[in-house]
Amino acid sequence: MEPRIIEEACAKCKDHCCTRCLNDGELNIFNYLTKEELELLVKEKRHVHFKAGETILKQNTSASHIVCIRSGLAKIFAEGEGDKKLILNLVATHSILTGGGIFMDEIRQFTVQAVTEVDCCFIYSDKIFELVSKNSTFAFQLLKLNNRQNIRMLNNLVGITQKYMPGRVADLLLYLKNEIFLSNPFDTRLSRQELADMTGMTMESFIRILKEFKSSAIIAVDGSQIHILDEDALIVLGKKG
Amino acid sequence: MEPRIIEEACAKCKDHCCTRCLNDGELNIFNYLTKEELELLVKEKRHVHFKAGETILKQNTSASHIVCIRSGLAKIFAEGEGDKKLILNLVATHSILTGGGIFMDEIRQFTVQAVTEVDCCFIYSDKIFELVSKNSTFAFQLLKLNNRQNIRMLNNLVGITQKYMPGRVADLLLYLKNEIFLSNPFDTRLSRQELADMTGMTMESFIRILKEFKSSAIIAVDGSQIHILDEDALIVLGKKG
DNA sequence: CTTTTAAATTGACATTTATCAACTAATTAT
DNA sequence: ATAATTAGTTGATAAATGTCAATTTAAAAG
Repeated sequence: MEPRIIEEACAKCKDHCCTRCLNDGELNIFNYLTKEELELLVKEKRHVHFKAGETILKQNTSASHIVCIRSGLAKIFAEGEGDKKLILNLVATHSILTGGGIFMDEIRQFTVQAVTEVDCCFIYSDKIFELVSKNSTFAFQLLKLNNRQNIRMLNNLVGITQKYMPGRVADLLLYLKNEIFLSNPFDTRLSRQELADMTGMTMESFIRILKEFKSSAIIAVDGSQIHILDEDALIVLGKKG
Repeated sequence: MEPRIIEEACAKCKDHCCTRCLNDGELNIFNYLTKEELELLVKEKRHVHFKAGETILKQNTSASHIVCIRSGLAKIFAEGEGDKKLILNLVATHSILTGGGIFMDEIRQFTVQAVTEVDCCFIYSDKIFELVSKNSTFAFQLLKLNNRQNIRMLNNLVGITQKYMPGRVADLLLYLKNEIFLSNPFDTRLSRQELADMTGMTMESFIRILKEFKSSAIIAVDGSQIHILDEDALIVLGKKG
């Protein structure tokens, strides 16, 4: 289960691959670095490849790195007492993983695990700290990124505490379609257990809600592939909780 | 319900009262400003007084200010559909309210309401942005502060989703004693409804758990005052969920 | 000090959700 | 290909939690 570290720099490095580590150009914090600063980052980064199922970052270990996902899908989850997990987020190609203790007590607050094969870059936090000092625009953008993660978590928290299961499943399906996979029949590659862990319910309960949605012709399901047939119905379900 | 704005600068301003806007000296982001920077901040800030129950910041309005609590107790909560509230945090004397959209879409993600009388200072976000640009240490500390808030929210999220009601109430009581009121019989000044809103359960359920704790001699309750008699028992309850 | 109003408490009951066990389908290993 | 293992599904049931209504207590207003 040990990640295989590829020592040689990735082919794209010279091409500033980190510049593309976020979908939305405007949101990419690395856009705000000068060429020299980017070189500094790129020079010392490590390119690491993970197989599906491998742990990329482990909760309660020291948070010494920031990770850029270059390709693949990973899940971020908080591990609770006794096997309990809460999947907070999925991260796909061009995501940047900061937060979760990097700036605080240096202890990671969550685990990140590869869902598919994952190609990513590890960058020392120290480098980031250095850039925060040097480049105020970068610091500001990092604050923004942090804030965005905060907001997503807040909405999650509110949804899970205030909504019944159908509303939560509806929200999850909309989130998967509109924010993660960006296509309509989409293949989650996630097990039912993992999907359930994103909504804070048991697998059995999740399956039952999914079944209801199927028989109401709101969705079609084939294995880990989900097709949303009636998005409006999901929106209504999400609204009313 | 309109806040009464006291135009004249507060008596302590000349004395850099903002320097004391956080309990823990080490955690106070204003410690990292130079005298000149602090002057800039203090000069244009507004001192505002709120009566108990008044709204200090309102969810979904523009996030144009950062607020320092100088005295009193306030609650931060997210408003859901139809009266549903989730109290995320209490803030007491010397807290700084950033986050919740200040650096992002400029829309507040939560409401802040005075529980007791609250004396606070409003500072334009622009001033903060200016300082982030000028002073990288300050930027770094602000990132830390943000991160700390994130972590607290994450723990909250995990607790509420993975624990049964007794565990959640136990966690809440420990939180109130050890992180907010810092004394043992402590007077929450919060209604049962508000306490319930901190744990994501109904008032009736909350009262029942409290009653159980009382009859097990884990706590003693007198109105809004709570006395923790057996902290270890609460820790065990919180652990096992 | 009484009246009025709001908050806290309790009980009965309905609903939601989890747990457990059985079973089927799919995947992996032999 | 077949056996063994894992993931997915279903049903029955129990436990947790919410809802509603009634009652008590406390607080505010007159």
